[in-house]
Amino acid sequence: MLRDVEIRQLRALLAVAEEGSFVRAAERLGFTQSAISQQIAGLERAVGDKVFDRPGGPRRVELTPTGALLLDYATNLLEQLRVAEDSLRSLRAGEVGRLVVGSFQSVSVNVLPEVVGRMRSERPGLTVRCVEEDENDVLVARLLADELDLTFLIGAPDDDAVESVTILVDPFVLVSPADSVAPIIDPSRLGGVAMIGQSPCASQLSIDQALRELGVEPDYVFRTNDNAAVQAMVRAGMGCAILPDLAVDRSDPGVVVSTMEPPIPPRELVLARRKGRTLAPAAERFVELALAVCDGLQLPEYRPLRAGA
Amino acid sequence: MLRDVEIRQLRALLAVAEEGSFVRAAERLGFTQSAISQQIAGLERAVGDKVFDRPGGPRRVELTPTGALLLDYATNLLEQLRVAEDSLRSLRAGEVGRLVVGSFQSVSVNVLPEVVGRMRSERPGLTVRCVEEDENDVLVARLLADELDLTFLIGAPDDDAVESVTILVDPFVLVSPADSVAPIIDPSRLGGVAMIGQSPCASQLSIDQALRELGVEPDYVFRTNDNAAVQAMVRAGMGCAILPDLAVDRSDPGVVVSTMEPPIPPRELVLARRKGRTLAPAAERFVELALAVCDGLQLPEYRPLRAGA
DNA sequence: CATTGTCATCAGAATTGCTTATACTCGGCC
DNA sequence: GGCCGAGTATAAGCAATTCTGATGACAATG
Repeated sequence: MLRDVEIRQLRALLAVAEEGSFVRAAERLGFTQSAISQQIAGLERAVGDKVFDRPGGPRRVELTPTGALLLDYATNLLEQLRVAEDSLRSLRAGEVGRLVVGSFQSVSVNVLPEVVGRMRSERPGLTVRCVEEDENDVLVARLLADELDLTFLIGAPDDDAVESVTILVDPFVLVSPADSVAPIIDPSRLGGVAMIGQSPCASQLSIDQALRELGVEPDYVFRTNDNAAVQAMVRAGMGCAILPDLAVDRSDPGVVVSTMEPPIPPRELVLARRKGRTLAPAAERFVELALAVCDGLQLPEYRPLRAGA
Repeated sequence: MLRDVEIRQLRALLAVAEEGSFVRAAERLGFTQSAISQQIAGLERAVGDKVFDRPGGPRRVELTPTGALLLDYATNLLEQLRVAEDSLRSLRAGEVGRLVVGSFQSVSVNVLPEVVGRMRSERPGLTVRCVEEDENDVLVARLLADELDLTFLIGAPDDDAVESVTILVDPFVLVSPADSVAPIIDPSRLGGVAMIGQSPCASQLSIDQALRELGVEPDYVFRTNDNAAVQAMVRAGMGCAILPDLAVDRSDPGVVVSTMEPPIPPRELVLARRKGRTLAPAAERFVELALAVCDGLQLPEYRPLRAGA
């Protein structure tokens, strides 16, 4: 039945119907008249009915009712193909396509807006959705569940179904009150100093571990997960804090920011994707832009940074 | 590019996407795994991009963004084909299809309603349009212009691009006032009798010619094209009329209807179609029904008719 | 580390689909 | 009325496609 109609035959149907002649249809499509004749014959075999009345002689061939009905669908169908082709082009140009990115607080504040902004100005038609989660593992899980195309993470994950590129190395810095006598630079001197910390999360744990390896048992007088709150506590003189550089508001005159010597192993911001999964061109472009944006962050602010404030 | 994708490949795309496996898709479609592999490869060649990520091992193959986009269109497209198949079935069952029928007054009154009524009760979804024209030639012209699928005509036309079947032989009868002394039966006795006639049209001309061949010069005291008006004139005693039997209202007690001996050559009602043009099944059915309805008309009302009233 | 389940690839056979050449059909014209 | 011109159908041959079946490569699993 109709299940073995070929697209070629529908194109022939259209051409013949419009030209009213097998010969002219053949010319239009770049075939022989014979080929068209066979294609239409094949179509009629598949359909089970004549699609053209062939009056013979120099008169136009005309659609039968069956042919007219079929042509209606064929036209639609061929148009769909053309539309599909356009969509494909758009997709390839990165103008279109799902793009859901996982993120977390510090990235959402410092990196994402710039990257998304550039994406949107490059490709006005594209929508980028961001999903924020505080737990690295949750982000990885959602990536693996195909809910995310890409996700920012802290540190490259173990999971070898995931591939990641390092976007940014975010060093830990020491944040002290602006009126403190002398900003501490050597973290091993933090023993006994009052500190503000985060609740036990990935970066907090790695800070604590690093301090202990230096022989320091940190003394947290307050904990919160909100970076701005941590900084406010420091400004109020309640103690010092060790924060990832990205999380610090350097425009705050109430605090002094200093790099540490020896440094605490910095956290790495990575952008992860499912291994072996093809990404839409728009997503690939997102990775490039993220790299570019972070390069921009590192140069003006990290390198020249020698002593605090 | 996309212009040489095959429907077969789209079916493979759909099956593989749903099954998540080339092997199972092959089973579903009744092919070898190898065939599916090649079909997808062909599709990817045509599209210019991978449509599936093949993770290897026992894991599902997954659509790439390109593949997902394509699948969207493919699903639509295949659905369209299914719908087209249904429409074809409907067409074949005569449930659907354009059906425009040409007609004229007496047929519109006496034959059409019954035929259309039966069509509509057999095929509730079908709409039949009727076009009324008084001139035979106009009907033929519109048939040839493809504005009509079928048309009733008076007499088989010369035009050999038209084919016709006789539906009904409609004899001319003489209509006289009910109070007339004795109904005339022999038309050759109509010389000098006051008559009501139609304006010169096909049947009027053939009546006049027949009368003249009988040596009678008809004396028309009034002419109108409205059959009811003719009959009213007769009822009023203004004269007699020769009318096609179909045009007479036999329930009128004010007139007497008589067959003529010798008869005036009767007009033939035919149903005409373009020669060599395939009709929709619904139209074919229309012809059958018209024949059946007219058979019904002839038996109970013509045969028993011997003398007027 | 072998086993299992998967997809890709290869080679050969069957089929399909094109072209060329020819037959057939119809209308128009002398 | 019998040709001719314009049109489609059909036949034969050949090239390309597309199957199948066998084999290879690869990843996960126990």
